[in-house]
Amino acid sequence: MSETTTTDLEPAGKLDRLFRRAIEVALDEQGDFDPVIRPAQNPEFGDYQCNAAMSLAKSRGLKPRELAERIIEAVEPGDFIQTMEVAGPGFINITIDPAALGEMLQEMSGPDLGVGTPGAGHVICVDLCGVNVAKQMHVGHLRSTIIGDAIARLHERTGWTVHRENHLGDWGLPIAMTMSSLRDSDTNTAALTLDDLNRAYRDAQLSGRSDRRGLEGAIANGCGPHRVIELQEQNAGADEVIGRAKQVLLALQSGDPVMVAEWNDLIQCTMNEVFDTLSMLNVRIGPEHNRGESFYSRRLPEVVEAFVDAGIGIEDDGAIVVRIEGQERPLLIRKSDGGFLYATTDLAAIRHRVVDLGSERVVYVVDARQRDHFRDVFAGARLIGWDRTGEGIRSDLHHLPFGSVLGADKKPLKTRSGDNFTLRALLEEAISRGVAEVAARAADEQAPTHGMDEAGLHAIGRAVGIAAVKYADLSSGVMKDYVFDLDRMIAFEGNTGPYMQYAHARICSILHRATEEGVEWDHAAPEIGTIEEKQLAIMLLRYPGTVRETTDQLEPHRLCTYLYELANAYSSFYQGCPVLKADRPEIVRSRLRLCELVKRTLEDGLELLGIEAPDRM
RNA sequence: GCCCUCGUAGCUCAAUUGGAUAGAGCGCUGCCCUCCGAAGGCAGAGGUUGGAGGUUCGAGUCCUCCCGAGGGCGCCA
Repeated sequence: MSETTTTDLEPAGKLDRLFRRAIEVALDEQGDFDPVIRPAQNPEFGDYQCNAAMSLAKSRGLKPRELAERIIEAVEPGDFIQTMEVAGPGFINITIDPAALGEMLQEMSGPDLGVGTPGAGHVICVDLCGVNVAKQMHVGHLRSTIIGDAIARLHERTGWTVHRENHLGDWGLPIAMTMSSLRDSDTNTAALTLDDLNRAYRDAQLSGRSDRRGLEGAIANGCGPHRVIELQEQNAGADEVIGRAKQVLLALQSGDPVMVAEWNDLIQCTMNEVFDTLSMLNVRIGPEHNRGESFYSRRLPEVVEAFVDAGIGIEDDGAIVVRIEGQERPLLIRKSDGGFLYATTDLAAIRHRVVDLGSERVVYVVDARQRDHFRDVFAGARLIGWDRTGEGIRSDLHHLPFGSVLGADKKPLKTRSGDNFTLRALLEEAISRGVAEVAARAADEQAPTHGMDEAGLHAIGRAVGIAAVKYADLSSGVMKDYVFDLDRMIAFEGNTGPYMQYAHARICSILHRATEEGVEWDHAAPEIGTIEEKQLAIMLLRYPGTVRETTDQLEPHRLCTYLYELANAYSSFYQGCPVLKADRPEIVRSRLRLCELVKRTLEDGLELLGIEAPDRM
């Protein structure tokens, strides 16, 4: 893995190569041994360490420290490694020559900051957002949208061809029920409003809800006749509503022009609102990424057929199921009434994404509760061979499960009245908080935003508010739940979006001032002298590897942690090393160059997370 | 009942995928701008990593069993 995640632009990559060869010499064995090069955890251990000697020595009956010595002797240090030293049970502590660091910084300062395009020629599909027609976006869509967008951006940055797929819930009985409800109320769908849609959806859900279990329970528990009759009536009503919805669905499926027109109106109305909300979030998702369940609906019969023909789909109780090894419950792909299920649609989608689009990686950014579902669907796809691209490459089918957004009470976030928060309401609040923070700071006469017009402050405030929400979401492990706490998210201290933006804006200030004073630093070579400069240089040089690792591992919070550490290293540097007021002009230029590299790295990293980096705030 | 995920400082989270003395932020204590927006910097207090075993040179991380929280379990999506 280290071979693909580091490059020769980084010390870790150079060391990896040097030590890989040295280990072969030291062991007098051919083989591809991972030298386990890591940044030193503690500055007193040097800059980097090689941790390979212990485990290699063990399996060969050697003494770890002796092997470590032999590895050191076999390394060709060149002018790059300054010192090597055995420590503890067999660690090799390595320090890097400062002049070499300056040269490496020069190398990584190109437009792509050394990241490169290891994904060139590879195709990935990211399933993200996943809105449902006739429903407004709520917090549940927040995570899928911003995590998915970040995953897509990371892959784009590393050269992959990326397909963003917004797998709309735009087909099936729930939509038909809403349509049926709109017909009942004689709503003109050509002039459909969001309120109409919300009401129709709610009515459909309420009137279509049956309580069979309650009825069975009532009878079993010997409840009085009144209760039983009441429940029977409710069920009969629900059956009637569902029956009519099924008629609507049938008409829609057979292409009835009126139904199709109304269905399109429904989608249009929903998506207007969705894209309006998404525009607040600064994500790259548009109508061109829509590919909903309806897209696959016509292919479902052939999906089932393919499984049956392959002998994998078997009849069971009138339904068609796929048995999965090690699972007691099979995967159901056709109901006994002939209808299809969401597993069927997902299988059709996998085939499209892998076989048709040629995706070597398919990432589903979907709620953790659907874990079992995806495990089974992936297993089904593998059984029938739809996990192989046309070129026969085995695709990495990957569910990226994420946890819930919780309220202060640690339960899923709700409004005071118990409804789901709409995403719009949430974002509007975040933006107004961001605007307030920015306006408060602009009151300071020292601030570059002092005296800025309202529109300008609002634009920055919006960026800050959205950054707070997105960074808070992306900066902790995706699998875990988190508490939505705007006060903490919007703080300018700690590992937050606004802090990262502020660090960036402050550097912009220095560069701006330098330009005003007529200082040129364009191609100045960074000279690494002080300890702070060295730490900062090493941190900067870790950027390409961090981006690649984050992309490989699908863990955006790693990039956040890195950016935070970079900002901290910059703080120490800024504290200890005067830039514009340095003693000699060469040092001024060198330090400005470091500032510029940090600024560009922060900007680039935030961009990969979908977060804007204003120059002033 | 079965399966999955999580459990780290008072609170919110990390821990480079098995490496050295488990690190940050908030809150708490004490210093530091006649200096590039004090965004901070330096020092300190705060931990039996839910518990008990096991694997090995080495475990927050891997294996087993408990405890606790959340979630999922064929004809809904």
